[in-house]
Amino acid sequence: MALELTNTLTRSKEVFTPIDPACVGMYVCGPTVYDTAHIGNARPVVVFDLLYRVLRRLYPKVVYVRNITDVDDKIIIRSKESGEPIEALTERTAALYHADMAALNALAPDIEPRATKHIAHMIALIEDLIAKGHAYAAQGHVLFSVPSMPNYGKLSRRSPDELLAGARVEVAPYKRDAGDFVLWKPSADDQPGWDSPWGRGRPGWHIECSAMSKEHLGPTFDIHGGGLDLIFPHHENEIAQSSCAHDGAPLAKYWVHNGFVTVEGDKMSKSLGNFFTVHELLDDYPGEAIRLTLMSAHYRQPLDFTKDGLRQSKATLDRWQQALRGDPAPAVDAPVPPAVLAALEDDLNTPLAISLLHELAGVVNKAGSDAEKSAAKGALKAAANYLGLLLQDAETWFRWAPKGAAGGGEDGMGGGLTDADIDRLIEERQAARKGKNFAEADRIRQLLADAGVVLEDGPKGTAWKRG
RNA sequence: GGCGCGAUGGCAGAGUGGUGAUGCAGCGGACUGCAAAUCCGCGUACCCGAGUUCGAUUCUCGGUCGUGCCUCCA
Repeated sequence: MALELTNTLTRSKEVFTPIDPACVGMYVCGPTVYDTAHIGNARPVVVFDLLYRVLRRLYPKVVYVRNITDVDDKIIIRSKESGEPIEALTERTAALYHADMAALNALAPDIEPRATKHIAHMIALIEDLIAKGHAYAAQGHVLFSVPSMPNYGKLSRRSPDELLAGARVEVAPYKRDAGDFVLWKPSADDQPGWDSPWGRGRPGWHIECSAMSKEHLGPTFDIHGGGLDLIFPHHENEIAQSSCAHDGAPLAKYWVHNGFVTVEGDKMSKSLGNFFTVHELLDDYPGEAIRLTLMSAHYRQPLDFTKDGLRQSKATLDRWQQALRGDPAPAVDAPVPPAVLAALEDDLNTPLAISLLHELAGVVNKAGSDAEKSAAKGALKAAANYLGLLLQDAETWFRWAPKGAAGGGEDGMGGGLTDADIDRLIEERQAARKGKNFAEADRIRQLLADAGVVLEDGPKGTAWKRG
């Protein structure tokens, strides 16, 4: 079965045909590093990580580029507010971003270009646009001339006239046309800036992605991804810049956009105080639970992120790990079941893939012979691993405890019990059970339950888990 | 005002022109010293109206409700 993707350009699901099957290129808009990544930032990371995994399976080489925007007015403002130097702020935020996304089992992109390392490319691109009559300099700014591009608005399906009707921002006096957008702007002495033919300044946001994608993937590449909100103006402007600079060559063949995340039914906003950062969620939930939650709805649908949903995802992963736990071990090198491959290749249908994982877990639990069970476990593990899930072995998984639980026990979740404490109590309980002292056995079990440890008596002894 | 998206059982959430999504929750049973885990069984769910059709939750049109974007927010 072939990969199909919903292309925003055509608003329809299309069979993916690479420009060069020997090497597929994908560009995804990455973070502006001024603040900790929140759950909404994490969704495209997980979505395009899945697409990356699918592509890597289907094609011998995939180049996944995700930029880091480290020059931006939000960064300048944040630095001024906090007093932290810009470079320290961007380095610290980028490092945190990497750690958080790795915790979600997102593979690192092949190339992660930084805007500040591509200023020369941006300047060259802007000069090219000026030479071709698509941009003009005015009062230290350089602006893209929207009327110079006949197809402007094709991706977002808006005409420049319509855009003006809804414009909420006053038109700067140096703009020839109200829709024109900034490619380069002057920097004050206390703002980061680079020398350019138009004086000391810094790039506009859109030109950064055009320059970086060209540098690493060429003028035209296969897939460009990002959040739904980027369709206009960011991606529209990227298309305008790149295709005008490259004599009309399209920027990307397929445009893929993920839907937004709401929190407990509301749009995320700082004023509502419903802003979950990935970092703080990782204190209370394993990264995989966050990942699975983000996969629980189709990527183009809005996703309502709730604590209850997170708990359910954790419970689901527990169920799958439970199936994998114990003997016999999963068969090694088991293939990913074709139905799971097909679900992902059908426009990344992760909810369907998850339902298939549930069924695979059921097959494991119902397996009669050891050989059958081992094979079924192998299939479940292979499928889950393909989706970036169940990467830990079951014993490690069930020993996971929320932050602050293991040592302190102040919130009750770990009860301050170490693994050794737990093993000792289980032994004491086993002794009591052997002596038919069930009152004592139940007392110990309750003690452990109060500490967040659940016991499971089996034919081969007692297993335990936190949760 | 413009451009989109959505409406599926208590909840989450796929999908399909005619048969079961799946999970959670709930009920009953098996297993267990009791539990837990697991297994088995149990649900006349497809917003409203019209149309197309032998047949529509699925296609078309209209309506209602909800929701996103409209110059730098993933």
